[in-house]
Amino acid sequence: MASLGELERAVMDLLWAGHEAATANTLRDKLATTTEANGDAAGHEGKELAVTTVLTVLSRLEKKGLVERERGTRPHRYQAVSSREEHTAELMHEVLGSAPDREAVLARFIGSVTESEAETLRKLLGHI
Amino acid sequence: MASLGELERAVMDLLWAGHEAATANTLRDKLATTTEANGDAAGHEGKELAVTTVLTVLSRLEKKGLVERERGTRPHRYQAVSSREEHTAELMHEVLGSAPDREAVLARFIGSVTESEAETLRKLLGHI
DNA sequence: CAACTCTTCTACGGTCCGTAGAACAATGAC
DNA sequence: GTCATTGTTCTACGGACCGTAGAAGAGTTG
Repeated sequence: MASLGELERAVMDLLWAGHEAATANTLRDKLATTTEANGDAAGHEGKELAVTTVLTVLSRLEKKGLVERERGTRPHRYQAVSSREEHTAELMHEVLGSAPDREAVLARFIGSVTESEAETLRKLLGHI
Repeated sequence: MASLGELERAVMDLLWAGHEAATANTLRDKLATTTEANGDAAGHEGKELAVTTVLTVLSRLEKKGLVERERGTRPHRYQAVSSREEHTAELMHEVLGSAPDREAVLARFIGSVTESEAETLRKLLGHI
């Protein structure tokens, strides 16, 4: 359900990072600054976007059900509907469900999971 | 990497279903017939597509690395590069890797897996 | 060569995304 | 209450990707 564009993704990342609700302006500023931090090979960003651009993206994200906005406050405040982890896990389920033989997929999936992840999974599954 | 359109997906499904390599013509015929079988709510398909349409899609899938073609035989024969399960598992890894805290995602993921899937996972993880 | 089959090229309309101006609405200062 | 400021919605355009396919080119066979 709904794949994200590059900017949409960047906005979601910001909303997920700072758990608080944010205004379009705040987000625009962060989009302009963020980036150099995390070895951004692609380089891009750091660009001063128009606020309307951010607002458009936020509206689209709202329509996609990923973002919620408080219409009460005057500069509307936006926040992610679910955490990045929840969202990602949901996506994984969606992908898993796209194949008829889910268990076969899981077998392949587990085959290439790191050891520490395997350990995590064992604990979660209540294995000895 | 590379999400699929509706027709692209339908073609991959056919290639994954009949493990053999197929020609564009064969695929076009199957696309016209397939569908009523698996309670296709969306209903669509069953349409007689032009062969060139199928060829275009196959070329695109080839460019995306999902399909391989034998150029030797005259009606070229196409086949999926990897099985549906491998492909799907790869996609799952991709999604998982898109979040910084993979283990947190796994925790959410496991939280909503069916019991039989959980059992499968326990078995797969036990043998390590 | 001629007729036929197959493949490649080119293209168009639709949708999605990045991008933002123009117009409209609310808020604050006086 | 009017004006300036700040914020939001509408509309739009260009680029990419996808479904769709005709036109033209290339290989095959009689």
